[in-house]
Amino acid sequence: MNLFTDIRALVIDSLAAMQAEGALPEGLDFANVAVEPPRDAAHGDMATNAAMVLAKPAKAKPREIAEALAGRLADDDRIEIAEVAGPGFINLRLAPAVWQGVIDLVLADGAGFGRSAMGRGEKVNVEYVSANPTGPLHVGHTRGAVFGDALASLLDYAGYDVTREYYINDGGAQVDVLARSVYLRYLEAHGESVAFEDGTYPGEYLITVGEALAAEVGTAYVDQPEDVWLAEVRAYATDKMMGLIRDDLKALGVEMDVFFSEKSLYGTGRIEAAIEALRARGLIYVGVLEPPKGKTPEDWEPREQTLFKSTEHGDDVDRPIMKSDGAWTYFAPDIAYHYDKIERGFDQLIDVFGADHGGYVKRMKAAVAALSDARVPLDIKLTQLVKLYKNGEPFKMSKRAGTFVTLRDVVEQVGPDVTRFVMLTRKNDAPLDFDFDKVLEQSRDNPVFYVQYAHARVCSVLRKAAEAGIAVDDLTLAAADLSRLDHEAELSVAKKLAEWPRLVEIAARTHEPHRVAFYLYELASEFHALWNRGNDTPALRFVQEDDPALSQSKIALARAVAVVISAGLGILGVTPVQEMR
RNA sequence: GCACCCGUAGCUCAGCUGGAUAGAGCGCUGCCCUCCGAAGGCAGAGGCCAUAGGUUCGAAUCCUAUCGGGUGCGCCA
Repeated sequence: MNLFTDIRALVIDSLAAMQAEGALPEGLDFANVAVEPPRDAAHGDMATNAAMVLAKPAKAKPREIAEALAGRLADDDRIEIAEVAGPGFINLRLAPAVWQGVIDLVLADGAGFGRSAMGRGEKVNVEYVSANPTGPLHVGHTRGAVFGDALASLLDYAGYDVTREYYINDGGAQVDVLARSVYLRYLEAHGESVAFEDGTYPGEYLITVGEALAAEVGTAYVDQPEDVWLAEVRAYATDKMMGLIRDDLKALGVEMDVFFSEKSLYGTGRIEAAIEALRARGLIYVGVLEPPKGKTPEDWEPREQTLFKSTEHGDDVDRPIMKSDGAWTYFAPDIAYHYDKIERGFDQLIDVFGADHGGYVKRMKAAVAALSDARVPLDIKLTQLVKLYKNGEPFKMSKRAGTFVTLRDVVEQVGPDVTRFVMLTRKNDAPLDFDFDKVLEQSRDNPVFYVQYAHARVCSVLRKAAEAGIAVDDLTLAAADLSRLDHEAELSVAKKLAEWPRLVEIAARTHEPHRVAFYLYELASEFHALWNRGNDTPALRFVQEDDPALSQSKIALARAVAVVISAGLGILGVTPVQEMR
């Protein structure tokens, strides 16, 4: 249910009726007719631009169409006032019963209120995190993880069939580096003193891995050349690292459906198959690239390479898929991986990358467009950097100084709920300040707290009412007489609740879960405002000791707020609290 | 040099497929607790939506150029 689409349907029906009577010409396109909440609440509850959009094609004056349309709309029971304003807007004020009905719906549908059929069960693949399996996840990964996970939940809520996926980069040179680093720790475990040169990972997190390896294989690899142990150690180490990463993700509350191994693409003909698919479309050729302008690498020399004609699908230059030594570039397995996703039958692909991979977007889109013959859209969401602060002071990270902040550090210090919510209080492409102290502060400028506080207050009212002997179970509340909820402050909250289904669809369509966080903040704000009105106006308090039936009506509204907050937090992966402590 | 992202109140940021007088928090000024949780609420001040053109009934939003900030740019993933 979405009140705005309901009313839009009413507008369209009315327009059709006007056509039937000859008041409007046939053949008009109603696609741009919108019903939206007005910016200024003084204009009413909803506004439609129908008259202005149709004026030109209908060859009529906007205000004339508006007058006729407004008259019809006013005949509907749901519409209390329909008036023409400005250049031809029709402002609508809806009957209180409509808003009271929203509360009924929330209580009847529970967490299902706001669920949408928009996605029509389409299969969507959301790939996120996909960090190299060479160490623990850091703060940057955390934002990607939270964003991707919330987006996946949001799309699920909007009616898509969502797969959460992680691409393991276990096929490239960096896992060899990992293997060598672990090997050094392994030697160390056997009492040798080792030096970590450039090109190895000196992180202490590998010490236990080296020790475990030593315990497992004894001295079998000591004093052996690399080709004896490299493959074994690599497999062992990546396995351990993925275990670590899974644990990190779990601590954040992120669970993937699929972990896809890059390595599984090698030696199985799958990369070759993907490249062949491109070749069949005439997009593979051997050629020489121009040096990038303005910044020619010092060791530049023209070189013949196997190239993907990505410019055919919007890229700026064609991209190499094979190195001069005949090995694949990193791009080749990525193409094969996305080809695999297409072949698994996804209707839509979404990749969540860090902003430092921005230069990679066009070529990836080009590859997917080519391989799916432009059938499968790929949206790539970039998450910007997270700047860490402590007490307002920038928190410098340095791997060497050991002040390298991991996902686990963050989650252990502030908890998964706060971490997730705060990470979603910015648009994905805006940088984010994360202050370890401020996010735990309990004040209005901390949105996590503010939203949780609203939920806790509802729970508090429910407890209070129960103590006063008023039945407040969901069945009783759902049956409450809501017609007495007629105060403007109460209806205002109900109106905000009515926006929820619409908000979900907008957020899902734009792939922007931060909108959910902002909405929850607004809803909480409405609720806090109503709550405080009770200080001055006792009639607005939720518990009316001498009138249990009226109390139940008012508490039904409060309960509806909690239901929606709970549903919204659920999408963000945050647990609503019963009380603050 | 080129590509992508960003530029909105003193600060941090929202702003819906283009809609009416551009919003919120912080900070600043003044109010509200014998009363369901004041960890809250109400009111006020504060704006050339970077700049200049264009598209149209209508632009913070779309297009072009310029300025400023970030990221990236063949044999690393």
